[in-house]
Amino acid sequence: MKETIPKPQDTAQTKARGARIQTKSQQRRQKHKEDLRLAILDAATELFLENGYEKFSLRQVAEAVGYSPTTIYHHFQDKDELLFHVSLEGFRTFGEMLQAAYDSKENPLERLEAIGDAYIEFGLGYPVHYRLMFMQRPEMFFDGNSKKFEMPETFNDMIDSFSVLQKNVQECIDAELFQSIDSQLLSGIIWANIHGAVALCISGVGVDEGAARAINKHGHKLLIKGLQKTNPTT
Amino acid sequence: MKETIPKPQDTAQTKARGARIQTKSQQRRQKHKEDLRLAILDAATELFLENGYEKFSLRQVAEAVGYSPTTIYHHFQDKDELLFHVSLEGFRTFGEMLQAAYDSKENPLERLEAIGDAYIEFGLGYPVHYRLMFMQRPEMFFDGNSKKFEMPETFNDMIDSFSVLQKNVQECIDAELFQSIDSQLLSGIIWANIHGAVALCISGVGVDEGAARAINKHGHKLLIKGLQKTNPTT
DNA sequence: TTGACAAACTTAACACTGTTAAGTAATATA
DNA sequence: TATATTACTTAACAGTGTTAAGTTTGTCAA
Repeated sequence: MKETIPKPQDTAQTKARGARIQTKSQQRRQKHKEDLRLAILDAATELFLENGYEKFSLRQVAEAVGYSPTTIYHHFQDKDELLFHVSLEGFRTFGEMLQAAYDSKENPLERLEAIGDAYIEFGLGYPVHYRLMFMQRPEMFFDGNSKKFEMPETFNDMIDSFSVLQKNVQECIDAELFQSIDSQLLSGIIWANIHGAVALCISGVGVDEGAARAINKHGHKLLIKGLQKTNPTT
Repeated sequence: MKETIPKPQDTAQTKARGARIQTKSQQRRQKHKEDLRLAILDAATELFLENGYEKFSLRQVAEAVGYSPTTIYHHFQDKDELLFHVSLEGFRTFGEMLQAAYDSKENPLERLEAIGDAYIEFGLGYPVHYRLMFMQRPEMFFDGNSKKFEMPETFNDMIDSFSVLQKNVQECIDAELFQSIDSQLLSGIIWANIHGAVALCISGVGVDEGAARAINKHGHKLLIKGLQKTNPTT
């Protein structure tokens, strides 16, 4: 479990003599570097999911992959960046789930519900990720003013996926399905309802998964009903 | 700023000779202990509000009150208990605000809105406290299974105040103001809406205070509208 | 094959953290 | 004044993230 990635000297002892291929040597070096980076990410992910954010430790990650703590600093500039990339994969699936929900329905109203359901499913299915992003270290992901490390392109793609909710709300409004209301505001209201359900559940304040789903479902229903036009326009 | 509470030897050096009053000696001793406890709490509160949960340090508290770190362990069993009591005072005002909101109106529907507004005001006004309780260390306050230290009576009083929302929702339902809906579920929906608004704001994901208040206000309005009976009963 | 160079990796240390055990100083009681 | 108790400190332990300096290793050219 420890010696997943063989250290450089191990691979060299056997192959060093026949050093004919020059261009591929640095390729192999780089591949090893990438492999190690992935191994670090894997071990870190496992420890993160197992112990959560509070008990997540760089040194433990290092020990898990069988390297000294300082080695990690050659692949990630600090603990936060490692943690960021660990959670990145989780949020990629978040984005995919939202996008899939958007694509799953044609009707904007049904889509809105599907997106909400997908959101809930991610929150309840990946509570450690969700807690990190929205409860424990949100400034790591949002709050652009203090970004210590650069965001990879995949992250921005992800953020785009998050905006499917706003996009869909706008589409509902454009289709004149609702009474007159600001699009941004309505997005916020729906987001608050969904995030509230997830957050109250995964923070363990007494709302179980069933209740969270029910809050989402019926809260959504009530909101939609409240958005209905009372008297036909024009 | 450091020598707020004089240490025992300082008070004794002057008064020790005339040790006539026996019963008051331990009284004075106990008073000093309580004073120190309060001084610790004060310093801890200041540091907590200043640095937040992540950077809150026992040793810094000790230095601030001018005692060694171990002294704190004579007044609080560990860092968590100190933090708990630091936040307790904040949440006392939370409970009072909710109770005051409940008392401020006669009409259950107006009360519901008042409670929501009070909740928002606390969340936005005491973000460090709110974050600790609902986002960073909720298990310290809820999640009865793993209570390491005992809760003081004042805490239980506080928790009672939190239930004014549930109580008021029940009253609305009893007054047949809404369509048929489970009281627990509706409480959850309203709570999710309010908590969602607060949480999205104070976690810095892009919802400012004005938006949070708007989400609460209009979200509440939509929910109430959605709860209206469509056709008169009986 | 050998030597130089750069990359990879480790050791040692720093400055912190919470927490405990053991010992000292101060006070209250007899 | 002696004794017990309480208050408090010192020293240490086992951790943490992070940095500087040094060593090992792999690569490439002479």
